[in-house]
Amino acid sequence: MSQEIGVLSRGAPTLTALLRMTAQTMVAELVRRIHDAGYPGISGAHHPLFENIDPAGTRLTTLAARAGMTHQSMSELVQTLERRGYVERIPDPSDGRARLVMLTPTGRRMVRRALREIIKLEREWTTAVRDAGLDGDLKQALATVLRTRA
Amino acid sequence: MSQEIGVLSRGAPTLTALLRMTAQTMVAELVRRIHDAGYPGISGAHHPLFENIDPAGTRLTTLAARAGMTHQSMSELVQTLERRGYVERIPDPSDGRARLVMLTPTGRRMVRRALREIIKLEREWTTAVRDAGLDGDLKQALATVLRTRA
DNA sequence: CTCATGTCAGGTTGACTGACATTG
DNA sequence: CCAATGTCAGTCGACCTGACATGA
Repeated sequence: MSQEIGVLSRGAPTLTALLRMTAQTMVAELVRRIHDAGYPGISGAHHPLFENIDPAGTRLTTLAARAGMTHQSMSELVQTLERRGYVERIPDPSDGRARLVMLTPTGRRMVRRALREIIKLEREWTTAVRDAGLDGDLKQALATVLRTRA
Repeated sequence: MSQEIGVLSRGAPTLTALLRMTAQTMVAELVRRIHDAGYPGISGAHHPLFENIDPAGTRLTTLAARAGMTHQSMSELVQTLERRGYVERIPDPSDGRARLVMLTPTGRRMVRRALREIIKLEREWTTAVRDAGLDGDLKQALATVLRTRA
């Protein structure tokens, strides 16, 4: 129990830490709810795929480009989710090189459920943040700031 | 250019994604500024150490406990920063088993500089967020919400 | 003897780069 | 021949768990 605890921000987390922790807590809660709804083996890292896949199926390279990652990384993601039954890969009829990544029926149900939970979670947290003394549209404000600064 | 792009949130990033991206962008900017100030080899992952080290030196296990990580992980962090000249380990005079992790003079200068930059960055971003239509203390609000929900 | 401190070895996750076969 | 699509192999960063030597 020394007087001087820490050189930086002991007892007063930085803004970046708070932002990170908030996102982390929300994602953990979402993952928990999806799991409890009967969809195991889904983690936050899988979000980029579900966020970017089209109902009619999407090529690996397109998915990777949209998610801002390499196609090799996206490939690994697809493999994992294929093994777990959420997506499947079918040959692209219009291009012999390509295959289309598609949601399975289970995958589609899971995504629908996830969407509902995301909406609920965002509503809960937005309310909580407002109750904590923040007025305005948090989501919209962050989006605006990021657009101008990133 | 299909009509249906993505199943989830195409064109409307989720709140968690926005929070994560904001934190990421801020940290990247901080790391860039520290690097430009003449302190190479510092990344966001090193923050937990600088955030928790005492001016008089701190034991590995204490650092790990404060940062909420294993002492093995913290040990690796310390090793890296020792190699780069920001911290050093000296035997604890009061305990033969322990060694005190201390900032080197360079480390101290770097931390001081980082602190100034963090304050500047937070001011910049807080202003930007307010200009984007958010009223109130973002940092304080997030801290409050996290305390009640985490 | 037990507990605290720290090291060593190895594993996991989620990304990355490079080299390459196949097809358009 | 050149570009696009994907796979295979290897690397890396930042964590983790387990086993252990040493000193309080």
